[in-house]
Amino acid sequence: MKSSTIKEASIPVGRREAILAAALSVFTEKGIEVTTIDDIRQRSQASVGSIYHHFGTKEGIAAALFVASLDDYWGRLVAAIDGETLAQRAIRALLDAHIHWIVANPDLARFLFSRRQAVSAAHEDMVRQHTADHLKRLFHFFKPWLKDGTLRRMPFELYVAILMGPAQELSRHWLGGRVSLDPREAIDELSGAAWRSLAADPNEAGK
Amino acid sequence: MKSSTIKEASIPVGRREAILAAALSVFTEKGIEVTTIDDIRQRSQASVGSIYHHFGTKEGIAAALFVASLDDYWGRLVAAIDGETLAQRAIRALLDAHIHWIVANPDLARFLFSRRQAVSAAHEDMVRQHTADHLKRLFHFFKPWLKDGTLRRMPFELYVAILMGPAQELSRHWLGGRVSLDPREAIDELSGAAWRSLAADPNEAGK
Amino acid sequence: MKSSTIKEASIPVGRREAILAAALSVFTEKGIEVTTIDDIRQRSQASVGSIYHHFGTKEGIAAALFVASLDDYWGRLVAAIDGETLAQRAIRALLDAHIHWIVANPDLARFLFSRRQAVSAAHEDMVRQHTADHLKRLFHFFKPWLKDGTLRRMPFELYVAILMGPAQELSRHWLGGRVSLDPREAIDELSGAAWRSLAADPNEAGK
Amino acid sequence: MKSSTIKEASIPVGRREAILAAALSVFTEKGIEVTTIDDIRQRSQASVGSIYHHFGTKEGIAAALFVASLDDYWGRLVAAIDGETLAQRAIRALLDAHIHWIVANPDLARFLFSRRQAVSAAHEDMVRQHTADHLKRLFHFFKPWLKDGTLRRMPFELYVAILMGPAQELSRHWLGGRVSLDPREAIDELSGAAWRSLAADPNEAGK
DNA sequence: GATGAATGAGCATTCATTCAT
DNA sequence: CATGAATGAATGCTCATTCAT
Repeated sequence: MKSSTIKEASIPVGRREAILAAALSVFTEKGIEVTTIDDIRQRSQASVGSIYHHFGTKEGIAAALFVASLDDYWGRLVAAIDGETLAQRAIRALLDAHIHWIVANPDLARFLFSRRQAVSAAHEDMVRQHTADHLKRLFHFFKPWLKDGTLRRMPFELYVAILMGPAQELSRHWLGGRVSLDPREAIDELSGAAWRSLAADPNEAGK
Repeated sequence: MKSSTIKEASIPVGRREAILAAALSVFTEKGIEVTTIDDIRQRSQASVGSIYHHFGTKEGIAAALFVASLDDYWGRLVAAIDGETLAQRAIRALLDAHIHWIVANPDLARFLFSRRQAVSAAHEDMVRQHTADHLKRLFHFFKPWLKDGTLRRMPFELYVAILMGPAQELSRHWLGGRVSLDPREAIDELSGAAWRSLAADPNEAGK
Repeated sequence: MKSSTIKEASIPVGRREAILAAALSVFTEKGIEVTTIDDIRQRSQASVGSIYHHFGTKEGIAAALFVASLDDYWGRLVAAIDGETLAQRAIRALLDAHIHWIVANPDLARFLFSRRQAVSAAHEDMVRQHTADHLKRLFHFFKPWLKDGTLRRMPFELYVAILMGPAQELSRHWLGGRVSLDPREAIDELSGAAWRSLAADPNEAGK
Repeated sequence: MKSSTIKEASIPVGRREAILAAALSVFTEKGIEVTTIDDIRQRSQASVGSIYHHFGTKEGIAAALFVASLDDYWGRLVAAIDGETLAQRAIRALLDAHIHWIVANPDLARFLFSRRQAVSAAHEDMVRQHTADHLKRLFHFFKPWLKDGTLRRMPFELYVAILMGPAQELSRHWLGGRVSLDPREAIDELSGAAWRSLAADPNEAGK
């Protein structure tokens, strides 16, 4: 299976990729707005000029990274539930994928979840578009369970919050080093809680 | 009743308060690390010298603001459940207080939840201490319900995530303008979901 | 007689003046758009911060200098014809003042005449306003001679060109080092030519 | 008749010409020292490498353009007086050609007259040589009228200033958009003024 | 001849912070 | 307590130029 994240990319990585990887690494270490072009330059072994040749702006780097992370993350989520026929299993697969992605890519995750503000006005629209597309794809899987009454009816925006909120909250604290519990060990509980919250009848796994 | 937020402070606001209020307002508008002392100076009508006289450092301002927000927020939460004897009602009171505080103080909320990184190393410890104290106080209320089996047993850190995660997630999106649903209208659902997730037996309200 | 140019200013010149003087001197030596803030800093003994504190922008310096030169130059011209009652003498006084100012302040002159483009959009309006005011004051002196028929009637804009053009052209070449003739020795000829060009009857000196 | 200006050049313009045309167009729009190689690249559809292959240096482009303009301009002037036998008519022809060239090629004119500094040390000599040659050719026509007393005797450098100064001044203002009077409508006046300034006896047209 | 990735010195400008008045 | 001029390190970014393909 081909690697799906930036830093894991293999073989003769071009300048562009080297810069992205370096940027991610420094962003992680120092925080994004505190990172200097010069930091990136040093770590990527590229010249300032080269960096600007490829990304145009410091923010351009962040944006490129952000979108790459976003797509990779959602790609995993969608792949995880693809094919699941039972609502309860789908929910569990989703949270499982979420947590595993975060644990596997803590740098990208920190970048993706904690610092949305890094990507400002200029690239905001692109980000929103990508996010909307991903959400739509996801929603597509759940629609049947909403129709057939397996899942409770509630505003769509609430769904996302209730489904992912706890896992998100836990991950956020874990990424920030403020929690010692390994998120992977919480998957069962998180899945159970989500299911109990969302299912019309928690005792049935859905059709 | 004492005013609970900085901006609502009354009457002859001193220089110090004026500066804090100005800082909050600019932090909100531009983001915290992008805010300059000069921005604050302009909005507060104070001189650079005066600002430094009162806060010593740019970060000193952010820290003062952060702690004030933190204490105000937790003060509300604790006040809300104080006296509640039923677990289910306590949970609801908590989420209700959480949401109402956010809606009443969106600027402070944005500041408090989205930008923890603003308060760096120097003041980190103080913040952790405050947070720990608040959590401890909160835990104190829930302990009996854990002991008597009203609530499920699970790692403490998971509790916070499952209890507050969905509300937190929704609020975050609302504060970011990415969601139109008024969080106050979601209180019922959020409380219900939390209760179903955490209760040993969701059909009993607890003793 | 009081000194009329910036660099000749005496006594305890403040930072601001020191910076202006330094700027003029470097502008002259290297050309305006090639001059670096750092050049100015070195020569003025001020810090970068101080320069920006006072002028806001590199162009702010140029603009301040430009306006100062402009006012000084026109002040001289107007002072020169003030009180002249004969048109022919007024014209001569004007050209005399023009040439002498240039020879006395070659740096300012080069700055004022050769590089108008230095002062761009932002300050353009201010410059135009000053220029218009000065021209109006000058025109005020000539009006009577236009009315009584001493001077030919022609579009106002042509007047300026014919009156000052030759002196201007000569000065420009002299300032550029492309001409060896001392402009002061050309005053007679230039005045004569201007008079012959503009007088209704060159044989009368005007009333 | 062969086209006389760069932009009017016809048919399958080569890379070189395309670059020159693009350069002129950008120089005009933004000013010469502010123009970047990249500006020229974008407008000319050529690659950086190609530009350097043809001109070696940014200044090489400006110099090529400058000399081309210079030759074209002077070619017109000389052609205009060639064959004139009366001094008065020659002067008028000269000014007429001057004004018409400017109106026909405002971009080149702006470039040629306002920004001599663009062509620095390296190419300065070449420019001076060309200019000297042109002036000499022009002087050749006037020599007889100086000898036979048709024109006043005065330093050569003054001649140029008095003859061309007013037209030059007016054109400069017109090119800068600071004057609305169409220079072509001023030809009569300018010619008259020049003649009156320079003729020994303005009432004779010369032999 | 053409291309465009790469280079790196150089620049304008910002900004937290100090300190004399 | 207040003021604002002064400081200078640090930063994002530009741009002419080179060179391998």
